[in-house]
Amino acid sequence: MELSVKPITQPARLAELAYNSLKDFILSSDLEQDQKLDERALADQLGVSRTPLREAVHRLALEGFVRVEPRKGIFINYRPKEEIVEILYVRAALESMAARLACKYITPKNVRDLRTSFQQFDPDTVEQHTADFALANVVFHEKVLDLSRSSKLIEFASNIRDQIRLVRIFTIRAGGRARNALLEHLSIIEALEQRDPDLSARRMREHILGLARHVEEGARFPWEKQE
Amino acid sequence: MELSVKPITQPARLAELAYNSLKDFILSSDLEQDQKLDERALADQLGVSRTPLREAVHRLALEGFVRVEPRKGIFINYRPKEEIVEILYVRAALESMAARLACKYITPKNVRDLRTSFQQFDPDTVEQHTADFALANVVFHEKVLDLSRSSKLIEFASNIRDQIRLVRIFTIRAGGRARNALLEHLSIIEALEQRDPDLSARRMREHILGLARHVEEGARFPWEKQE
DNA sequence: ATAACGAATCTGGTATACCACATGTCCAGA
DNA sequence: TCTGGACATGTGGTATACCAGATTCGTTAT
Repeated sequence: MELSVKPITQPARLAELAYNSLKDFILSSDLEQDQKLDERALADQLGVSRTPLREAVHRLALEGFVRVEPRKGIFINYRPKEEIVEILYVRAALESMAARLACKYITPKNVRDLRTSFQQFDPDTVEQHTADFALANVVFHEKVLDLSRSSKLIEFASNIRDQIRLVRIFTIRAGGRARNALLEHLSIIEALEQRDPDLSARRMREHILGLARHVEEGARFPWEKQE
Repeated sequence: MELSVKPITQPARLAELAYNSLKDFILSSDLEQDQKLDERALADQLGVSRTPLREAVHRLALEGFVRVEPRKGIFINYRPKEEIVEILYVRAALESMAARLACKYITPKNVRDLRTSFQQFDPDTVEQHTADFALANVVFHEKVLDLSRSSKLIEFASNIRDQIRLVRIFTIRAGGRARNALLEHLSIIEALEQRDPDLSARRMREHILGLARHVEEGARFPWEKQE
């Protein structure tokens, strides 16, 4: 028999670790818009030199989490409402394509899986379990993406999802949205079950655009100035 | 009157310049898959030190143009056919959403503009002018994206477009594709003129998915091994 | 008291030296 | 001739020193 040798996992680079730490830090802390960071201070705190830290920061800058202004500073870049809406448009585009593709591959077992995630919720009481529901939400969208079997689609979508991670929590909580979201999810699952690409895509698109509309019209985010 | 003061162009960073140079280099040269690059040599050629060059390289790595293997080297990362097809799926998703949004804003003048770009072409003779047509092609897709007025959509789409810049040339050239593309473009313009979001989106999607199918089935790329 | 100047300082950008690991080469021993 | 291993070399990763623009704040001249 052949020996199954370990695939060898190459040692992580400090830049990679710094990137993850920084990202977690930015997403978990509720800092103010335009909070200023400092290369040297961050490098010290993380115990690395500026070089790997800079790589991490620039990556975060490309992804839009921070803004680097030469000789000024590094600033956390929370997104104004308008940008969040635009990001949701992109999500709508990607995920409705995912739903369309998913119809080609989805199996009855997949459908059952999707349904079970939501069995514990009821439209009339879901508003009281927003935390659990928000999680089920994320999982649902991820599952649909996986069913598309398109790694590029998955890659782009998850990239975008991070960028508005904070948003999800607040939008779900906002009045009435959870009930609608639950019903919409169930109707998307139905469309997938029927393997109807156009219908699935449309429902997914409308679901996310509905969220966008919700954000546009009413949602308040903690990092925006209260009026 | 007010003086039109210079917008102040902040001095370009070497890293930025290096990024552009490198990207052009990679896209313009028909190098072999897995061609090896070298940080120090590149830095010398560009006349900068390794630091800004590394930033450029890592950015290219994030975008998938190159692959960095620690202590091995930097490798040009041409994409296998399957990946190109997947990228086209993402493009289809983004641009069909753009077409949908464009319907909200498009004016008769916009429609005329779009049409003029293609006036010089005829379905029966377009195969003889593939170079010009390819350019008109790019411009068309860009214009539709602009009409969507969604900067995020534009940003993501142009990001993706670069990644398959080479593909366009070869796919257009491949037999029969130009004629179809021209007809499809014209029908997309019609749908936009009618301001029909669903129809516009569908035609744009089918147009790009058709290209994907074309790539999947027949197209050969110079960097793939001939069989 | 106020405004203008300038030095000290802060900050990201850049250059460079050094490190550790991977690979290639060459020689010694079987 | 073939095998191993030591050493030289190549490579990206990291740390650090220095640069120049931007900012801050105190001093000075009016």
